[in-house]
Amino acid sequence: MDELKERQKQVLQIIVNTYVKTVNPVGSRVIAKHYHDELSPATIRNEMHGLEERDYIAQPHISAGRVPTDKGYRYYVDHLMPEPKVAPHVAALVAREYRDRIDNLETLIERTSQILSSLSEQAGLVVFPTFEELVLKHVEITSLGGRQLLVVWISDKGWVQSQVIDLEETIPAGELARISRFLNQELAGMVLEQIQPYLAAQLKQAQDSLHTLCRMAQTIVCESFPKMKPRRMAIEGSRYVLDQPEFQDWEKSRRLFKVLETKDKLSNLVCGDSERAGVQVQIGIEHHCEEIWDCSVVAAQYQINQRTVGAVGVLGPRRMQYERVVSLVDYVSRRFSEVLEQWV
Amino acid sequence: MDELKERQKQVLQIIVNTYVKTVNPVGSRVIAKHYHDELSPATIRNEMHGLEERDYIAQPHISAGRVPTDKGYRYYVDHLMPEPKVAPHVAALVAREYRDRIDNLETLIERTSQILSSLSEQAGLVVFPTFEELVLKHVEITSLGGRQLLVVWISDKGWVQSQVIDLEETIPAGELARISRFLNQELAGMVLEQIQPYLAAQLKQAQDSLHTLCRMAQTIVCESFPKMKPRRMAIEGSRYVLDQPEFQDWEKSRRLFKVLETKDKLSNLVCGDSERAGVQVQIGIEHHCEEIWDCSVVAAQYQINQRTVGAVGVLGPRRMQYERVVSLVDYVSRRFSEVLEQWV
DNA sequence: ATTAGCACTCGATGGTCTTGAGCGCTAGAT
DNA sequence: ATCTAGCGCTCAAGACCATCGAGTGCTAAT
Repeated sequence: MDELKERQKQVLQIIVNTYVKTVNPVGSRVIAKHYHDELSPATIRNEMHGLEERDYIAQPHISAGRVPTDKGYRYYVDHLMPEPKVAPHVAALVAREYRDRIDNLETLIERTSQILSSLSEQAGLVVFPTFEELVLKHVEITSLGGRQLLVVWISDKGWVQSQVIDLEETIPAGELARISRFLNQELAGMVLEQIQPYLAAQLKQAQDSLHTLCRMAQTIVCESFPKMKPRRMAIEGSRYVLDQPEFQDWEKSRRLFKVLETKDKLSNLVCGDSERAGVQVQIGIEHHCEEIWDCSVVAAQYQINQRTVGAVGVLGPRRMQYERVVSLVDYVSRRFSEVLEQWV
Repeated sequence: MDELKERQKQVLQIIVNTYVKTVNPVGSRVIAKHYHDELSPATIRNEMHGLEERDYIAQPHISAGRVPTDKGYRYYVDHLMPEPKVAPHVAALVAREYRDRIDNLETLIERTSQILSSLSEQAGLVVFPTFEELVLKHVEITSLGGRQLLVVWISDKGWVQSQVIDLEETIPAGELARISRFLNQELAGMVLEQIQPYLAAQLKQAQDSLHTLCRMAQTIVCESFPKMKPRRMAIEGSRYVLDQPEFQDWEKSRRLFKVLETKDKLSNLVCGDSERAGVQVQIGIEHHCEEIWDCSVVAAQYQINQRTVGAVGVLGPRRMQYERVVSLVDYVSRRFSEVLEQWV
């Protein structure tokens, strides 16, 4: 039932391609031209009628051409679109952006978002990694003199988080060294998010000689442990979306920018089903964010050590070149994973 | 000559106030009402004529009311505006935002930008501090095993920058300790930006026993030294500007967002004359950025230890409540300086 | 199954008219 | 010398209307 006849598929494909290019509703005559006058507009109209009945296309108004619906785009992406393959020059451009070593995670992420944005000519999105899932490699404690300590947490993939803390009392250097040794023995190799519960449990059953040591260690860890922040994200190139003709409408652009600034909503959207791997395309209202029902989101998760820690994506008008964008997001998410992994 | 008569000043003030509130060109009748029928519209029209001749106000078209020009706003800000005083509830809101300790510079800056934006209902801008002017407190070098080192640079104000580096060869722990001691002895207390030239000079004249040590130290410093990044900035709340009626025009909003995304241009604009202290108001084309000739920028620099290291500001349509915005920017820049200073 | 032909719909474009806000000017009032 | 009432002028915005053209749906013929 949901199966389309061969020619209907062709017509739908032509409509999507043409509409994406021209922004104008596509009429029967234009489609007929694709058949080099082997078919008349009237025939095409019959096919279109079928497509419209089954909700793949719609008319903005009664005497206009046809425009793909969400369902139409979905069918296009699932069945009609050519296999997304990243263009060589795009790959080259991405590679070049990643070539020179970037020294800082924030910058790396911003850069990635810019790459996505400039190559797709849409808004680029990168959700910061949750480092809670990373494995602790080393914790370094240094006295800054007085009652100040510098504590540096180093995870397996070069993710470094440092924190200066104030203590109630000074700790002798010897004690500090012991604490440091103790912490590294106990905690190295653990997944970050398990550390605090584990240490709390340890402390409970330690009523013996290690007691004071444990308390101090606990204090230091509590004060300096990297906080689980609300999921940050980097958004670049939102201006590209504003350039699209459909956003000449003031109300639409206001709604869009409202969503872009409440990043929590957006990050859920980009992260999507954490189950499914690969690129996910959410067309129009499929993403359930009403304010931007006329936008699509193409996103993919990225990994460190096979663990999914975040996602990258592109947001643009529903009328987008899905093949190009999907291939780009796919490629960038892979390269970004690699860069993160080698990033020690 | 540039002196306005008392009543002209009043009229200008009424025009600015009314226009800022209503967005509509202000006619003589509306102004006359402010005088409770003690003056007729015709009289006001005469005064307006004078103001228009001297370019303080203008007519969008011949049968419309008057609108302040750049010069008009400038006169208002310099002479007519009440002394900017931060409203108590605004101060309270700002204080509350800064109350809980923020553990990370990026977040602190983002937060500050959000404060500026939400309380001014315009776009908030914060230029990241240049930490090159900060003083080195301590440099910490730790072996991560193998040929990897973790180097942490700590400045006087708790500004920490860490970097993992790869070496050509392993360095014995003893050597490393010597290098560490050497670097801290030599460099502690220096302004960051002088460190690299100084070390290079030292290396040149060291042909003695310290030679190898020096070379290694040099390598470590070069690889790990915090790079002078292009000036980053945090922009929050650009959507507020889009909400302003003057930005219903698609072209205008496109131009604005183009500027907002090329942050280098903007950061120059916000930093302004590095000479002058206090809040700076740049009205319309005064900031020499043509794309946003109809926007004003209100900015103030912030300090760490009396050293100017960055700037905060607000960007919005020229038609803005200058008094409110100036007082806000002033207040936030001071509080932000304080927070940064206490931030160890 | 296809197509030519025709009637129909409706947005877009552009012209005309009316309305109302607001101005400038001048002559007379204070 | 200053203010004001009154009048005529200008122009933007809105309402109304006619026209045009792209595109459709339907039907009858191929």
